[in-house]
Amino acid sequence: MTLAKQDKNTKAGEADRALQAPELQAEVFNSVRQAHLMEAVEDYVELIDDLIRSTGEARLVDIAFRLGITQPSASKTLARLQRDGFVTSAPYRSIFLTEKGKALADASRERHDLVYRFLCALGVSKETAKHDSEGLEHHVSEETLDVFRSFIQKAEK
Amino acid sequence: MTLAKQDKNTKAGEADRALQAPELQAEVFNSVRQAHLMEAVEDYVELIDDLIRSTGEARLVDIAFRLGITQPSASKTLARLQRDGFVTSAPYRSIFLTEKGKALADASRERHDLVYRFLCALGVSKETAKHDSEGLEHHVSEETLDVFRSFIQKAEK
DNA sequence: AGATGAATTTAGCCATGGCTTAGTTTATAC
DNA sequence: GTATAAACTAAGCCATGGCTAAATTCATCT
Repeated sequence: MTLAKQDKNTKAGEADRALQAPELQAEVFNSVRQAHLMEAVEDYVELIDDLIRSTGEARLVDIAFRLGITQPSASKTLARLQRDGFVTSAPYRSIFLTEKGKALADASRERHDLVYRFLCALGVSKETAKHDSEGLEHHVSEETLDVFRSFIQKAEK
Repeated sequence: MTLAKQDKNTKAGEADRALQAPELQAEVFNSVRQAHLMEAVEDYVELIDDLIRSTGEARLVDIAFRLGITQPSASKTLARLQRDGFVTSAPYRSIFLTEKGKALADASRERHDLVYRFLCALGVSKETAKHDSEGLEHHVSEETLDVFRSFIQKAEK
């Protein structure tokens, strides 16, 4: 009956997305905010991992440049990451991932790659897929990731 | 030759996503940060529009509850939205959208609905589609939205 | 070994967006 | 018409994540 009501209120061409129970909507927003708190962390550890893989080490100057921010800004955030156990580093030295940081980097990379390949498989240009996957990767649930995986497999056969 | 190089460096099953030119990567991150600045604004105007449509007016108490935050928090952000010309309201009265705010709300709603319908068409559950579309909507480029539209059309026939 | 330039840190600024606590206004109910 | 409850505002706190300017350390070159 809830469904029937929704269907009645849903105009043609409009999704039945809005105007759900206020509590549920609040939950969704809370969850999005939660995800948001992890975004910076994930971006940093993923980038650090990339830098170590490609150049052998992760220097502040490179991290900042690739993120498009100043070195002091990157430095401050890295101090937080260190505080929270994602990275280690001695003063004036390069940055290393902890076990925890490496695990998060691996998970992020996998998810990021998956979203990227999904967008490509869907027909989005590589350029745009790179751009959009960077913004999207933090907000895709496991269920949706599974659907993405299936789609990629189907597209590749 | 850039492409050939990329292909060579790309291991099987791994996307050629990482390790692009540092400047380009910085641009992507900057753009994501930019999008991020608009997220709250879009969420608010979209919600205000929904509330006006459904209940006839947008009260602070309802906005805060649906966002899952306290009234003072919502109030402060609404003051910013007013400062920036998206909403108007007299003290202790309900909130209205300006032309600018309404335009943004309409655009946001359209994009949000599109992302939601795309996820549904792809096979994601309505529940998850509602959740994920809330997080994703702010980070989907026009090109990708077009691809989403095409996919929905194909899926619906 | 000392000078120089690059990398890093430190200190302090700002906006956003949460929070609490306390006060004020509005609306309701009697 | 006044008491009470609900809604809203005000003030001030905190963390995040940007910034600049200035000090420090490191590395390199001669």
